[in-house]
Amino acid sequence: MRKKRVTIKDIAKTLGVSHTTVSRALSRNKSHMVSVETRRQVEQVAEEFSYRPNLMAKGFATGRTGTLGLLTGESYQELAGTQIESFLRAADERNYRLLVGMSAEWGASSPETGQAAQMEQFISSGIDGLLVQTMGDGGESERILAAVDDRVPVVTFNYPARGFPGVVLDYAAGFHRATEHLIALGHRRIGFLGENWEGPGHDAARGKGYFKAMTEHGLHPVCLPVGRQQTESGYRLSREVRDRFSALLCCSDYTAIGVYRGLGESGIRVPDDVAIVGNGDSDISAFVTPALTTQSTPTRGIARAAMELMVKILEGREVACQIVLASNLIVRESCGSAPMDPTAMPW
Amino acid sequence: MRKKRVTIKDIAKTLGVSHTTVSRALSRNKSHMVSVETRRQVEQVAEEFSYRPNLMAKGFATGRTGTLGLLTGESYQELAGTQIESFLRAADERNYRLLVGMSAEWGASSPETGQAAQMEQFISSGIDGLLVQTMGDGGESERILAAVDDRVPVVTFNYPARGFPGVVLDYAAGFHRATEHLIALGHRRIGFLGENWEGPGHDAARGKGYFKAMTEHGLHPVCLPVGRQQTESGYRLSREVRDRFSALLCCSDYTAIGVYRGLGESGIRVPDDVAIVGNGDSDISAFVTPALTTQSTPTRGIARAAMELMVKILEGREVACQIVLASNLIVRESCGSAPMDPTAMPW
DNA sequence: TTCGGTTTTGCAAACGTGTGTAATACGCTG
DNA sequence: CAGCGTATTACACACGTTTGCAAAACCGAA
Repeated sequence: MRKKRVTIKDIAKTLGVSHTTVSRALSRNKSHMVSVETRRQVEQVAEEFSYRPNLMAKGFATGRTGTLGLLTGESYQELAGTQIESFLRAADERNYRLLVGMSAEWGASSPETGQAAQMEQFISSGIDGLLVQTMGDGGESERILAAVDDRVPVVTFNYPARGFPGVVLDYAAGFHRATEHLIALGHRRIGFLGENWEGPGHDAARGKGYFKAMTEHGLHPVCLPVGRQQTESGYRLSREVRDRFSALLCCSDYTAIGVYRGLGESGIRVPDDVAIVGNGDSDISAFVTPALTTQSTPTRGIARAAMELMVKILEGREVACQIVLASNLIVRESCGSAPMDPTAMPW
Repeated sequence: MRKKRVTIKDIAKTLGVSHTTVSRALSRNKSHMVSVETRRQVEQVAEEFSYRPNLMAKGFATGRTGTLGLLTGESYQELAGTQIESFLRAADERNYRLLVGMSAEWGASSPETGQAAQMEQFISSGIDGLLVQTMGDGGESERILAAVDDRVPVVTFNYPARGFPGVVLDYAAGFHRATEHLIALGHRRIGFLGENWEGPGHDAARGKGYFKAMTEHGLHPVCLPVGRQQTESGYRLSREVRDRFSALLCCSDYTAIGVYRGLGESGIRVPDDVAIVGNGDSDISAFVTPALTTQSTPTRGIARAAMELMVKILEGREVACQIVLASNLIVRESCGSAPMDPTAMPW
């Protein structure tokens, strides 16, 4: 048997005033004043009854719910987890609640349908704004536009989406720099391990940076396509290619872990025979052997920036902008250069 | 400029019927019939106007929102991520939405306050039920009870919480078995690396299983306390203890990764000099070198079971029960026994 | 035609809160 | 004491949907 909730009417009744007065006393409304004495009494009774406002009703009346929708992509290893965590933190700091969804294959039917359905549901349940993780494939802007239909402000993060404000990560620049780092170390046969090569897709921006650096130096770019199971893919691919490359650039630290194992089983040593670069700067990257050179993804920075942008937009202080965050190269042991060797830096 | 939403009144107006009829036509209400023709027309117009029900208003009228609150603990590595993902999947399958929160240090002030505040907020925003990850410390039941105050059904997961239905994992049994596995392999000096030793706390149940197995065999249990940064803690601790132990039992695979590194730097080999057991069966555990013997945590199983339990309770088909899930020992290379060696099995 | 019964529809209230407008009370000035 | 301005409070409606109750429409039978 559930308890009946305490409403402002209950408070009003015990005090012999109208519920309007209670509402104003509690919300500290500017335009209408409430006498100090009344407010004191209201607050006392509210405390006594342990009154909790019905946020649904409040949202219903004001059109603002204090809830944002967060739509992330499918989880690759721990990425989605820390990403979600970062958003939860950022939302908490600003006193917003987060309705979270993952748009992926399991949804209603196709990915697009699933994602669209999620957005519909979120909007229907009265979110104030929608945070969408973009994956960089072509039609996202249109899909978002079709689903949201301007009913709620949208902020994207990860990849740019035409027509929407967002926080984007310059993956291409990061991989360009990482590739140049390897080239500066003398590597010529450098392979790229990523999910998607060229065209729109998940690791495409990374691939483009790699591609650019390679062709700029007259080198031949090669992509080894990684599947969903990143670690296992890295393992499998590295066993196939063995020593065809002198360096491998991985789109994920977890892929690199698999590569370590695969090469090790073939008797190929890292970094002596093959140099490895990862991506993501996960907590373990510094502690694997050899310690992994990787690129940091400012997960928390993305979340904070996206939340801040969203809040600005909700408050009308910003209309549209793209915030570009950079990733940093963290040089450790897996490339063979002494971490502090300045000649190995790409500039 | 945001669009005005389409409501059932708009549909009613264009059709010249009352909004009541529209509501009934769309909700396929049993007790009140709507003529086939009327329904057809309503559905057509609804489609035409691309009508979307206002779930807030619906919830407001019915008292059911179709939204559940999920309160997880702080993220340790990827655990929270995959856990949240599993819940999102399970919720999606049952057409529920998930309001997600992480109860942790950063909250309002103390952890308890933060968690309580989250629960309050969730309940205020009209969730149908609350899924709470328990950490196994003593006062949780009371804290949950105080915050929720019987206003909404609760299902806990992870550790048992007195008075609440839930899905619990038998960590103690898992670590008991893992310890016996090591003992069967001939180890006597076995150390335990976990966050909290004895008393209530995060890894306490695991520690208890270890403790029991050790004392049953007349061996001396030793705990090495791990901090928040699991990998780094494992690294640090393993450098301190060096070869004082012949086997180390880690509460997390990520701790084990750190241990690998720390021992390696001291020239201590795994598994030849020291055997390692991890926990969690993370995706990388099979691909580190040597491949890590670990214990699987049925993350998806927990989520599915908890969701199912919650739905049953909401539908009145279940009152209270605790579902106990077991963890499995996955033997790989890091203990030195040939994985398929039957003599190393604890039974 | 009238009646009883069934099917279909509409009215009005309810959920809890916010807010514009009107009313009341209060205090001050002349 | 009248008049006025201001501080405080109340009334009533809005938000979008569901639902109990009553009314209307329809059908077949007497």
